Formats: sequence, structure tokens, C-alpha cells
Amino acid sequence: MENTTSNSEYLRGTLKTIVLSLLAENKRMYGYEITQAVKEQTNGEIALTFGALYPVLHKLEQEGALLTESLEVDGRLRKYYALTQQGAETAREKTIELGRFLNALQNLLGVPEPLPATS
Amino acid sequence: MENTTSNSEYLRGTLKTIVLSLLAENKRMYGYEITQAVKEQTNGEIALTFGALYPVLHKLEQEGALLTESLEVDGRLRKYYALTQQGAETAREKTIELGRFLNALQNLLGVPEPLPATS
DNA sequence: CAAATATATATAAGATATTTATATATACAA
DNA sequence: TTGTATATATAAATATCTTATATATATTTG
Repeated sequence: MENTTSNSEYLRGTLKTIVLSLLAENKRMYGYEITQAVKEQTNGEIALTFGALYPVLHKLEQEGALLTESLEVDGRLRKYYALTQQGAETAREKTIELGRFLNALQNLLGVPEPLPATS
Repeated sequence: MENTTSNSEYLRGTLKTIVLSLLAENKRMYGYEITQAVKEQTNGEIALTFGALYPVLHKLEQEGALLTESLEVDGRLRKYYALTQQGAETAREKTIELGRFLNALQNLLGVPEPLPATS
């Protein structure tokens, strides 16, 4: 498989929110699954590295946003991460915040805003 | 004036491209002007700090993407930054790249894509 | 007339986030 | 048996950004 350029440079700062947002949609996921989901849902445009992902997962766990559960699947341990109630709240807030930021940035870059619906 | 939350956390990584993109639209700008333009064009949503901006400007200059010109205005020195030909090319590339990233991220966060125009 | 605010550029120390490299381990395909 | 896919994780190095600070003029406010 060819490797898409994968501009990870822009990922800086958004990684945490991406993880929270995915977990808000999926109930529980394991690390590898998260990287695959991001790759698939963005057509290879965004690729998470494990070196970046795991520290984020561990930090979110420390902060009380995530709970983990280890299951043995096919003879290997698989560590699932799920949002706590508090984490779900954080996910909502951060996703909205990031959405606002993305809109602002797109305006700045010259992408026209959708016209308000005519009354 | 109240200070909008200004989620600078998401700015990480995009700062360089923002600066290049603004300079592509404006021919030449000075540092303070750049911070004001970003603030205005994003309704206060994005606020650059000087501590982040100047290092980026200096680095772009070092890399040959920018040229500077100091003018005295109202008894004070004002340092203008403008894209070199090479910088203009970089700006084009990076702006497109960031645009692609922003779209990918919005899809990931569940923002629906605009429908393709009906023929 | 003094103080605050807006304009203007810049650096340094410290904090944080991310990349790159590495270690470990199983299953399956070539 | 070599490589690829699956799976988690840490450490060192680097890059980036925040916060604090310095300097200086002009204008507004009290």
C-alpha cells in the first residue's frame, strides 16, 4: 500500500479531541482500532501514530475521562477504552469547540461560509 | 473588551500555514497587523500571541519564504513581511494541504460534507 | 498632568505535545 | 523464513507554543 502524505503536522492539538469524539460515537474502542478508524474515515488523509496516541489515551485515563477494560482476544490482550460520564461531557464540549475553530479557520483560509437560509 | 475563550490549543501546527495564507492574500503585512487580521476575520475565535507569531515569521524568513522591509511610520519602525516567489508556492501548497486536512477532520467529527452540485 | 490603553517588535525560559526509534508478541501469507 | 498485519507500550529527542518580560511611542481618559 502506498502511504498518503498524511499531514500529521496539523494534527497537533486536535488529537485529544479526535479521540474523545470517536469514543463518543463508539462506546468503546482499542488503540489500534482508533488508528484504523481515523485512517478509514478520512480516506488516509489523517494517520495517527501510536507514539502520539497512547500517551493521549493514558493521559485521558489519568484525568478520569476514560476507563479501561482488558480482554483477551485471539490469545492477545486487547485494551478497550470507554468514556466515563465526565469524559462524555468533555467530549461534547471539546467537539463543539473544535468545530467552531475549524469553521473559523476555513473562513480565514478563504473557504466561503454557507449562506444563511433565506426566510 | 471581553476576551473570547480563544482556543489557541487547536492552533498548534496550523500557525505557519495561517501566516502564509494571509500573506498570499495581502502582499505585505506587519506582525501586529497579522494578529489583528486573524482576530477580525475569525470574530475573535482565533487569537495569535506574539510569542508564537514572531518565531514563525523569523523562521519563514530564514527558510527563504519571506522577505522583510522596515519602514518608519509615525516615528516607529514597522517591519513588513512579504512572500518570496518560493514562499508563494509554499503558501499555495500548504493552504491546499490544510484545507484537505480540515475537511477530513470535519468528516471525522460528524459534520456532513456538502452535497456535490447537481448537474 | 498622570495613568491607562493601543500600537509595535522582540527574546527567553519553561511547559507541552509530538515524532522517531525501539521493544515485545502472535498469526498468517509469500 | 521473511515480511506483513495485528496489538500495546515506553523513551529520547525535537518542535512548538505559552507566559513573562523588555522596550518604546501615541492617544485617550480621568
